[in-house]
Amino acid sequence: MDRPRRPTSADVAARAGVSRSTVSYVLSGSTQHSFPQATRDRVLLAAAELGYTPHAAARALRRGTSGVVLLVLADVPIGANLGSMLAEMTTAVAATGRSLVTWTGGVGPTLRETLAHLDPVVVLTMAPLAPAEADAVGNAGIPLVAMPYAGSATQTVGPAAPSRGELQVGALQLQHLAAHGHRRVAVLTVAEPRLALFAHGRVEGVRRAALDLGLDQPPVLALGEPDDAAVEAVAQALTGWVRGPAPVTALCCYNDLYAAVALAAAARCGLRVPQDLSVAGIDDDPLGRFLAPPLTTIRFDFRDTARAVVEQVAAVLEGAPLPPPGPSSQVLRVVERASVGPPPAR
Amino acid sequence: MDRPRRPTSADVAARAGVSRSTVSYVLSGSTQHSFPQATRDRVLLAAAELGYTPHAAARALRRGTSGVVLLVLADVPIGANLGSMLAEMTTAVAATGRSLVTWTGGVGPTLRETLAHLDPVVVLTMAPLAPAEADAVGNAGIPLVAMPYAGSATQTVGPAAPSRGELQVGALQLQHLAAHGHRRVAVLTVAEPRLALFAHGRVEGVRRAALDLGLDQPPVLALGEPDDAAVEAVAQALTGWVRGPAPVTALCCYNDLYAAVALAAAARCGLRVPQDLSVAGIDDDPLGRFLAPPLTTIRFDFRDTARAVVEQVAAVLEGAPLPPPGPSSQVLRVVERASVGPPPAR
DNA sequence: ACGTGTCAGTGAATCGTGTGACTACGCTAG
DNA sequence: CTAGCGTAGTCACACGATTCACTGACACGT
Repeated sequence: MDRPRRPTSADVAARAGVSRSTVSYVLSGSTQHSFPQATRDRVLLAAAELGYTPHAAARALRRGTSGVVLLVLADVPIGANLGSMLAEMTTAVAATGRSLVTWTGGVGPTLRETLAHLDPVVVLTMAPLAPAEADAVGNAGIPLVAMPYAGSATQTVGPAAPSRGELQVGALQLQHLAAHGHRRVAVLTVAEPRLALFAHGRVEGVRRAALDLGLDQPPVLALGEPDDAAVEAVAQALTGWVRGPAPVTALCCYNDLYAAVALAAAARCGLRVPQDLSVAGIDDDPLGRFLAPPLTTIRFDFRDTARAVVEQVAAVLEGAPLPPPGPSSQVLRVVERASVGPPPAR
Repeated sequence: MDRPRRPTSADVAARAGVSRSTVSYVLSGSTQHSFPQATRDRVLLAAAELGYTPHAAARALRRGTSGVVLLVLADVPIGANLGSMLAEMTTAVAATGRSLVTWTGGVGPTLRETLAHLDPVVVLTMAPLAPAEADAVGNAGIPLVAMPYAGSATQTVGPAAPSRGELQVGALQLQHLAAHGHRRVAVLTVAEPRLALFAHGRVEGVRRAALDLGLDQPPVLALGEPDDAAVEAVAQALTGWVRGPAPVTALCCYNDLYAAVALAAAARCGLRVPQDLSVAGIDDDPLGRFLAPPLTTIRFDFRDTARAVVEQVAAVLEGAPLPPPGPSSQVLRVVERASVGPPPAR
């Protein structure tokens, strides 16, 4: 059951009555050589008739570059805004004559295999890579570029090195609440191991910002699956937190989903949002604005980043050695809605 | 500014004091040749010391296959469940010694370019491809496999050929409402051109199911951006629909986001959900269960599909000619929550 | 007639790997 | 002595596109 062999440039040459060199020159539109229109037409016609497509591997071998840009994504859901950044980056990369594809690594399969298959000219990464994976990229002689959000392309030490973006988003969340007058907040985070790195970074960002502002270190509650049991758990924690002499007046949530859990829990406790309790999310999930009350959140404005990243990629390929991770602050933006207000007067 | 050249098998050979062939045989673990342990060790050591990685393009050229599986995604946000399917498929494909990468096409860049860069062994597609793109795949001699959801791999005619999955999901939505006793429903869809194919399929699914069940054809409202204006528009339409002798008692929404818009609009009109109006979404957005009331929705259970698709890919590569699109019905599941109930008694 | 220049096009090397065909050698059985 | 065999390893080609260096042929000016 053999597929009919795909046509090669030799087939085109034979059909057009010219040499392979001529085919190559004509099809690549080289300005080095000029061919009379008649010859050019013969070649183009033959190529079209045969449905000739140059063999990618052969071309890559000869040229020395594959033209593939590989974006490594963490094994996490891709939200709407990340999705549109992806589309934007794809077009931007395409404009440089290269192709962007993404690999959703996860834990099981090794990045090494994929590198061997693709031979990308550069690897982009959204989150810091594990040392073994970063080594794989380095050994293959492939430049590794971190998205501004990631901060650094590889984990420096252990699993506990959060990316810059995570730290900043946590800090921004707390700063926004502090600006509204909150002095005592709590953190709602997630326990799932897959998300540990993200979660830890965000919590750590809140902690450090609290430290900087001279606030108490916030109590932290880690949740499992976001289900009814989680709502119950949060409700229970809330009743404890809002009692006592120094009650918690605001909640930093891991993302908008967990903020929704918090809203449900607050409703169950009879706490009004934001009068009794302010709630801040992260991610600007499109659904957030239709919650009751509409959710104040922090948005990653990835789209602005896309162009910058692509430029960085181009620069690296020109030979620029190590571009410093660009400023990522402008990427984050507080989206103010009704779920955050001033703390209750005492 | 030239990067240090990456080591080739010739470098390894020189370092180990053997020929290139020996290096190749040893590293590929061929059983054709047997080499004494000492030689084998020398080669392996040299390769390790140099950090040798075989050149992907050269290998692909020689082998005649790149080992890359390309998944073409539509330019739409990737939800949580689609994301986990992606991870699952990646591992499953990796287990067959190939690599799965995804390309988020969108409108601008051509798939053709990417095919030329990657030379995939097979192209998977989530939604039917435009004829031009399908041709590009076919001309390159690459088998094209449709995910069960897509139904067929290429649009048959015009932009108006919805995929099977879309039709089914719309039908399922209406059937569920009909099972609850609703006789007159309305449809809330989306006007964005990017989503036109999806939107049209879902609406069409609802329409045909209504026809089959002998119900009236539902009125349709197409919304722009899901914002406050959209809420207003829906509220206005609702007041019209629920008046009169045969009032609308349920809403089929394009997805959970638009269902949330509907909930907000219903609240504004003073309509209670589900007592006065039932609302059904699509996608099982994780946030849906935390809306008030929790949203009844339809879930694409992609994870069950992953293995099946990968098996299909393997089959195609073995030479099986054209696998019929598998049954996709089990992929869809109604998730019953509180936003759908019986219609109000008249 | 000669040097120079341009046009139209070709030959052959090159990229790095994988592998079937082959050699060189030592040993043993007949 | 030699045919036969197993071991240890090498040679050289193939994969397909690209591109440098080159050849004829012709035109032009002196």
